[in-house]
Amino acid sequence: MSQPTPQKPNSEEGIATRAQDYGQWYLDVVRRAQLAEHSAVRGCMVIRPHGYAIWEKLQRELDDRFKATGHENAYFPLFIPLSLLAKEESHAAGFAKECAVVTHHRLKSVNGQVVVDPDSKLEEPLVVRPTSETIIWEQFKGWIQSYRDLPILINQWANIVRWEMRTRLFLRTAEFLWQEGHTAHATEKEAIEETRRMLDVYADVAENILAIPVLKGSKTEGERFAGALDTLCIEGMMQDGKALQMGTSHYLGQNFAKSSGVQFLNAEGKLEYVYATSWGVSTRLIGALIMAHSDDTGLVLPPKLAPIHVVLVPIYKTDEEKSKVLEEARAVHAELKAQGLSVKLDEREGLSPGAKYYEWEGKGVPLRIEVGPKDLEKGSLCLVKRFLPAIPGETDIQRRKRAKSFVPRAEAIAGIKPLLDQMQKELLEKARAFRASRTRVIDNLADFEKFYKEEGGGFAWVHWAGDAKDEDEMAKRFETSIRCIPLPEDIPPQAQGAGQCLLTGKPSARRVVMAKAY
RNA sequence: CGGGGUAUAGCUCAAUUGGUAGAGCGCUUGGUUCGGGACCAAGAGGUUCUCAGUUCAAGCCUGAGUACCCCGACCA
Repeated sequence: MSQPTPQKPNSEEGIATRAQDYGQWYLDVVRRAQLAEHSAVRGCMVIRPHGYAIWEKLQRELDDRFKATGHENAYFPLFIPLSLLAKEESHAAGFAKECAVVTHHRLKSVNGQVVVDPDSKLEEPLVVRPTSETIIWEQFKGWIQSYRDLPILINQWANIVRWEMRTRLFLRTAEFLWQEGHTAHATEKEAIEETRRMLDVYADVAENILAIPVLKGSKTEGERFAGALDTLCIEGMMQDGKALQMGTSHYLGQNFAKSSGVQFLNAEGKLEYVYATSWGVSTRLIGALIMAHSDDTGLVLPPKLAPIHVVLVPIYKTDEEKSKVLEEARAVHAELKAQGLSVKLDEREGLSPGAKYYEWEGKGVPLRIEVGPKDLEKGSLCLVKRFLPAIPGETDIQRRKRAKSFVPRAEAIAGIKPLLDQMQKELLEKARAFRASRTRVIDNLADFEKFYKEEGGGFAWVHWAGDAKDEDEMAKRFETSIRCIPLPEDIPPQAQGAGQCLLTGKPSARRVVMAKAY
């Protein structure tokens, strides 16, 4: 099994000072942390065990919340008959350019070559699901007759295929893992509430688990999900100031009920079409995690998503020291495990402690405990935090020194859990502070241009009354797009009130958030 | 699908005018090390993307194909 050679990071320069290398930096982190790699299959990604362990923790957090809001998991087919996908016209048109299509079902051997058997052509092509609305609504038809059958609250964990031209590990791959919720309701009000409820679930996970603050809002018509009446989204800011869409929740109205013919008898005995929602997040969240928090040493993980909370590195010279140090390290290991923490004792021979430090830091382990002769003498443990809030002008070596502390043994062991909780909060605060530093309320194009061309850019709160063409013009001139029309609760005081459209000067009732985006 | 580029060891890349296939890192073994990426020695590892052509001779030149990367179009 081939392993890429880890490269030493160029740690003298910060990430912010080399935004143009951001893509390379991102790939380095993914590689150093051994999260994922490109596969031999075009556009597809292999998620390695460490990356998958993080995904599993994230899955668990999401799934618990889905269950708590009354949803149940189910599974639907990978293949969607072409005619079925085509039923909802705008939906089909939206995904038309990125579908993988199965046309045959058999191979045969010709002169020692395995080829597709032309005789096995399918009567109707099967589309590998780019999303599952159509096939799920086809099934809902049989489940729904009366208002008593509603609501139906279903979630599916699955892989889907969107044949993207350009791919990037976690952020955009031809095949990806996600969860898609699909719900059916008797009333518009209920469905709209559900759309909001799940957006709030996503925002909760983003902020409290991933430690990434997000903006909640609506997409403009052009960015809306194909087939939806309203698309709500959460948008996070990455360390290069670009926005990343981290989750979406769609109000689908009666579109899919109508195209699939799903009607129910309401309490008054009248036949009515069902109201629908769908919502999803994907392994892209792992990409968000990397881009929001990591540094030049590698991955930085919020403790709640860390597959390993604490790594123990023993330090010794002689055989005698070795046996004593290992004995102590194993004792500490056992005590921490008894607290329910996930702990790794790195007993590997032939690697210097420094090499081990780099390896585990690269993988994002939040805390390291070094156990050496000095600690045995003093009855202490050396506690090292993976992440510290930055002090401007501080060098790498100074920061490392600050991250280390020799703590009395009992105090250290009792303090791990509170420390992890504190680090989780610090990480969110750091991300919040960063976002605030890269957010502006802007009222004219000159300031807007300056923000993106000179100040690094970020989120711009601007008045907007333009149409799709005007949005295109902004994209051409500044590479920015409207990330969302924020929900009223997310609008800061200084961005409230009416004004004039940034581009057209037309009257505008509210501001939107513009940014460069992934 | 349009424009540009690349393809050589596990990884990053050299190879003079067409003339014996190389380095660093990683890997294996042995020894000395070990509180921030240790050192020494030995070793394993190659269909130079594929196919065809030119030539005494091709990693290098020509043609076709394939894959990947960058810029567009598309995008959770």
